Amino acid sequence: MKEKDQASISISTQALHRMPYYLQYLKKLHSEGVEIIAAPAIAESLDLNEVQVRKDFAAVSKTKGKPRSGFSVSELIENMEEFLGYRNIDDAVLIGAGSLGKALLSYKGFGNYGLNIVAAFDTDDSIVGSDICGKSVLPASKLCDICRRMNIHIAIIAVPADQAQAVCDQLVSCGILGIWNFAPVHLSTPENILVQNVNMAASLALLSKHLRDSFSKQRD
Amino acid sequence: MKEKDQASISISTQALHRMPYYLQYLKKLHSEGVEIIAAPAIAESLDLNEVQVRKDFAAVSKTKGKPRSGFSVSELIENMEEFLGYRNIDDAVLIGAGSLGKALLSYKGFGNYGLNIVAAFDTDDSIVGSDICGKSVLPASKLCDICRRMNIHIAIIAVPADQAQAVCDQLVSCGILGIWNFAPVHLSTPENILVQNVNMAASLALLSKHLRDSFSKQRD
DNA sequence: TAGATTGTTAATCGATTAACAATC
DNA sequence: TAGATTGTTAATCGATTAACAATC
Repeated sequence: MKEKDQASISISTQALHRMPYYLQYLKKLHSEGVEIIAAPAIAESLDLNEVQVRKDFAAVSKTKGKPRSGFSVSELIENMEEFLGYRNIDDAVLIGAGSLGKALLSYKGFGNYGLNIVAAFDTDDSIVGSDICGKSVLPASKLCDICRRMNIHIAIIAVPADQAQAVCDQLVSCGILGIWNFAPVHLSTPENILVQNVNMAASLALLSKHLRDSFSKQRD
Repeated sequence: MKEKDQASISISTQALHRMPYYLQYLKKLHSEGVEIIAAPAIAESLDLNEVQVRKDFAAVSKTKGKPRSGFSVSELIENMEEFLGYRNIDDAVLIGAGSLGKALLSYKGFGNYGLNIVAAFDTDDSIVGSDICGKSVLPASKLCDICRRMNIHIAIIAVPADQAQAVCDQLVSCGILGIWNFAPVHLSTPENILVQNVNMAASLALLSKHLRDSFSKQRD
C-alpha cells in the first residue's frame, strides 16, 4: 500500500538460507586479503548461478557492485551481517543437557552468528549444578524465572521426544517466541510462536537416499 | 522418452523433506492404535495443506486412500519407509570425534532411518583407540582401508574448518560418494560427489532473524 | 575503445493451492 | 441417499535463469 521501504524488499526463503554460505566464503576471501570479488567468480566457487548471486546481494546489500570489477568484500560482509542480525547478540536457553545438548553448549561458533546460550536446564540431578564449557546446568524449576528475568525469547529443545511437548508448553508460558526443536515430534504451539524443527537422522537419511537414486539412474 | 515407470514419477525436493515428518507422525498414530487416517486430519495436525498431503502420499505410496475414510496408517508407514530406503541399512564413517562427533556417535536413532555409523576416525592420539558408545575411534591412517574393505560410500565430516577440504579429498579418493559436512566451509569435489552442508549456528541464527522480523512487522 | 560485469525486465521452471468430478 | 474424502486437472504463486541495456 505505502511505498516500499528497505525492509520490505522481500527476500526469498531460499536466498536467506544461502546468505550464511556467502558470508562464510566472503570471510575466507577477506582473510586472504581479497578486496574485490565479482559475482561470476563467487558463483563458480560456490556452484551457484551468477545472476542468482547478484540478485541475492542486491536483496541484502545497500552498496552496489561496480561494472567491470565487482563488489567490495568488506562492504558485503558488513551489509550481510547487518541484514542477518549478527551484529547484536540474542540470548537463548537450552533445555536438555544430554549428549546433543552438550555438543551445542561446547560449540564456540554461535557468537559469530549473534547468538549466546545463556544456560542449560535439565531434570537430571546428577548433572544439575555442573558446568559445561562455562555454562551452568540449572534445574528445570528455574527455567521460567530465568527466561522472564533475562527477557529471553529463544529456546533450544534437546530433550527426549516424550518430554518435548511439555517442555514446549512451559517455554511458551515463560515468554519464549522461537523454538529450535531437536526432538522428533511435531510441537503444537500458539500461532505466534515460531518453531524450527531439526531432525539430524532424517537429514542424513535423505543424503543416503539421493545417493541410491542417482546411482540407479546411472544404470539406466 | 519411454513411458514413466514407478521410480520416475518425480517427487519435489520439498516433498521429500516432509516425508520424515509424516513418518514420525504416522508412527505415533500407529503406536496409539489408530489404523485409518484422513488427509485433512493430518494436514490439521502438522500445519500443512490437505491437498499437499494427498499429493505427497500419492508420490510415495502404492496403496491409494479410500474416499470417505482415508489412508491405512500401517500401509503408509510401510510404503514411506520403503520409498525412503529405511528398510536396508547403509553404513557410514565419521571423521572427527570432537564434541559434535561424539554427539552423533551417541545418537541411538540412526538405525530407524536405515543408517549405521561403523566407526569414527581422528588424529588425536589421546582418543584414538577408545570407544564411544560402542563405536571405536580409529586412527585417520586406517580410513581409506576401512572404507574400501567395507564398501562404504557415506562419510560425515565433523572436523575443524581448516582440515575439512583435506579430509574431503581423502574421502573422495577412498570411494566415498556422499558427504554430510558439518565444517563451515564449501567443499570442492568432483561432480559425481554429493555434499550436504549442515551449519547449525546459521540455522539457529535464521530462527532468530525470523523472530526479529516478525516482531518488527507487528509494530507496523 | 572494447569487453567484462553490473542491475533489471521477461521467460521459464517448479511447487503449492484451488476447483471439481469420482467414489464409497 | 447425502456428504466427506479421494485423486487429478487447472490456476496461482514463488524462485531461478535467460536476455539485454547500462556502465566503467
